[in-house]
Amino acid sequence: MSHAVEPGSVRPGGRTARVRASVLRAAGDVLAEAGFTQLDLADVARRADVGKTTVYRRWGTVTNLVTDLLLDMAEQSLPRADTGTLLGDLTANAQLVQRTLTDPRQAALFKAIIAAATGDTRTAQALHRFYDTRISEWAPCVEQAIERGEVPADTDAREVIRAVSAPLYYRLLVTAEDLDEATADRAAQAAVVAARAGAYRQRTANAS
Amino acid sequence: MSHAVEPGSVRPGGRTARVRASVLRAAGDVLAEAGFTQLDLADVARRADVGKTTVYRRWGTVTNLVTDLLLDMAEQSLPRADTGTLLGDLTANAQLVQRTLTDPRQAALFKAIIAAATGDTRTAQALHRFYDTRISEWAPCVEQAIERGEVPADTDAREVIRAVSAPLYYRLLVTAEDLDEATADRAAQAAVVAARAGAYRQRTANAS
DNA sequence: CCTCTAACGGTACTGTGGTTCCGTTAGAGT
DNA sequence: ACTCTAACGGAACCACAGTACCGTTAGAGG
Repeated sequence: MSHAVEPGSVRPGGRTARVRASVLRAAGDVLAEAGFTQLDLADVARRADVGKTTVYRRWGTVTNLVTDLLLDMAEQSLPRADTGTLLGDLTANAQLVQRTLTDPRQAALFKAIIAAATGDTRTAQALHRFYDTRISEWAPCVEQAIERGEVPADTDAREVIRAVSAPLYYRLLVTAEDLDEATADRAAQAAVVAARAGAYRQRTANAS
Repeated sequence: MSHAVEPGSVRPGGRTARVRASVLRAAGDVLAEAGFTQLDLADVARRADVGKTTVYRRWGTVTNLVTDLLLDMAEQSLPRADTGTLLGDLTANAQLVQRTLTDPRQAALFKAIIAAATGDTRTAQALHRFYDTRISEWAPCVEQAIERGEVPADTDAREVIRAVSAPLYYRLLVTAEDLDEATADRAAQAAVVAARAGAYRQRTANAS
């Protein structure tokens, strides 16, 4: 097991960082233009003006590259809203997600990652962690709503946030129906109504 | 343009049908065991006791094979429920979907198809048609609920059905959270509550 | 400024996914 | 039953994604 260390981890500055940035940018380009299946490491290397060997050494597989792309994106997180009402906050969240999934570049990336996660455990973990932190960032909206008495006290905050995203991702991946602002608003509205009615109460408290 | 005809379409009976069945079964096996990325046509041919050439001639790519698998599955459609209440019907639907996505074989197939559809237009079309018919089968539940006065008259029936599935698929593909009966019940419950509150009214009538 | 080596990158190589060729098998029509 | 050919299947073949090798470049530390 002479697995040594990952290339790029010992000297992460200077040239190494430039190469990484250049490769990730090129990979994003290919993804947006041609999609996941067309992503070929040699091609990425060419576009990034980087040696093919380097790309294979540092990423090795398409899946790893896509995962790294996700981690890179995870760093720029957008702050949650605080509009004073649950509907306002969730609408802001829904629209943020909607805009993300409508942007060609980001949509392609998310599709690629989700497709890759389907068949690779490590990618799946990265994906779950990504959404875990995103959901944690927005959950306080629901907690505030609980304090304001808008929804039952035992509401599962994270589940409400997921309920907002679910229909949007469903459209992106499964249905390919229009994904516009109205859809986002509707998703937020439905989540609020359901939450008020107690549909997202903690399971443990829900033993009939 | 000597595209002739698709092999298997002129003489669809007898041996041809046997080969198709055998290959699809083998493909399903691989999918369930090892996932989409491991699906290699030569391997499928070996397992199906069929010539590698045959598989390449008739399907050509992994994507085509997976699409064919979906079409094959689309033929056995399950009838919708009719329990007398919207909640009852949607719960039945949610549990049906939940059971499907929990079954290892079917879950793997759906993941594979959705992943493939991500990067291939033809597969995407097949996928959309599949869900289109499924949704059409269940939409009457909502229409009956409209007649009973359970939900507003201008409720978008198909959107309600989609709302039931969305959180389940979201879990399957994005979140990997538990996907049990309680989740299904909750999805149905949330959809009903939101529908009653008018969250799924037709857009055209919703111009503020 | 000099050294040391992590990381890069060109070239040559290899294994395998996919194709081509052509002979064989077995349904469908008469 | 006999014929005709769609469809199958083995084997040789090929292109190219992925690997191995090794010399070169450029950050980091003294």
